Amino acid sequence: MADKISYEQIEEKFTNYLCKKKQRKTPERYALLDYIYNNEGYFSAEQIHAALQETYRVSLTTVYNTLNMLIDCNLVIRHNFDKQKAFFERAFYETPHSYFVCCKCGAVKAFTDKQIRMSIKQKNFTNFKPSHWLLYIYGECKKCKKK
Amino acid sequence: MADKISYEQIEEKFTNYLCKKKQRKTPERYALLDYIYNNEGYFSAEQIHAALQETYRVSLTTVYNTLNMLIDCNLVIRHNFDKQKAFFERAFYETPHSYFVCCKCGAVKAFTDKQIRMSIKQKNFTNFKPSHWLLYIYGECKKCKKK
DNA sequence: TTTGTTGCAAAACGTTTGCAGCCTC
DNA sequence: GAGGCTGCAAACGTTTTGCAACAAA
Repeated sequence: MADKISYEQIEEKFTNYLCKKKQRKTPERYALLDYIYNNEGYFSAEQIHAALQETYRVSLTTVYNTLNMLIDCNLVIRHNFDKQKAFFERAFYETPHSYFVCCKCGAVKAFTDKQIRMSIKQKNFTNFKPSHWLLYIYGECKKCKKK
Repeated sequence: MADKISYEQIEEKFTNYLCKKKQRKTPERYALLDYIYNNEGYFSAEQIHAALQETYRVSLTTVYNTLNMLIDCNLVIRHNFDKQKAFFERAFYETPHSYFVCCKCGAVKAFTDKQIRMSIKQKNFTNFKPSHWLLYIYGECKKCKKK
C-alpha cells in the first residue's frame, strides 16, 4: 500500500519474485511490467496486448500469463467492475482507489477520499494480512439519470 | 440502503417493477426472489439453480434472466469477487457489506465496521446517485499465511 | 544441455441468445 | 388470443490449456 517507489525498485521486486520462483526473466515479461507502470489507469488484457504491438510484440497468452504473475507478487491489481472482463492496474504509484460505477451504462470514475481512506486503514485485522483494498460505489450517473 | 423491510414489502417492490415494465408475474420469478431473500449470504447462479431443484424447478436460463431483473430493480447485488464467476446476494435485510478476500485461496469473509460505513455514507456526490457500495479488502488469510 | 517460455489453436468456463412450445394476462 | 416466458441447445467473449518450437540459464 506504500507510495514513493521508483521504477527501478518495481523492476527489482519483480526480478526478486522471478528468482525466488525459479522463473525466467524474459523480455516479454519486462515489456509488460514497463507498459503497466508507465501508463496511468486500468486496462483490459486486450488493450495491453494491442498497445504492446507497437513496441515489443507479445501474444495474448503471454499477456495473461504475465498479468497473473504480477498479481501474484502484488505489483498489479485486478478489477472486476462488471461481469464481462477484468481490468488491470499498477498497484504502486497511486493510493488504493475508490470508484463510482454506473449500474446502467457501466461507466467508471475513480476518486479519492481522505476520510474513507483513513477509516479503512485504521481497521485492525486479526488473522488477515491486507495488501490492498477496492471500494466500489454503485449508482446512476448524470447521463443515465437524464434519460 | 434501508433496513427493516418485511418480505411482503420486498415482494411488492418486485411486483411493482414487473407491472411498470409490463412483465409477467411467473411462479419461477417469485421462487427465485423467495430463495434469495430467505437465505443469508451470496450464491452463484449455479448454486441457486441447484437449490431450487428441491422446491420449484427452474432452468439456469431463467435463473440468470431473473437475477438480471432483480439487480435492475435493486433487490439483488452482484459480486465479482474474482475473475471466475459472479455471486448474488439480497440487497435488503443487511447493511451494505465489506469483505475480506484472500488472494491465494479465494476465501471470502464479510464484516461490518461502523467507522467505515459512516465515512462512506458522508461522502457527497455531485452528478451521481449512489444505490449501494461494496468494499473488498484483499490480502492473505490465516490458513494461507501458515503454508 | 536442461528446463522454463512463447505463441498458436483449441478447449474451458460462465453467461447470453435464438427459438419452439407454453402460460399469463 | 396475443404476447411475454420458459427451457433447451447452441453461441458468445474472456481466459486458460496443450503442445511444438524456442530461448534463458
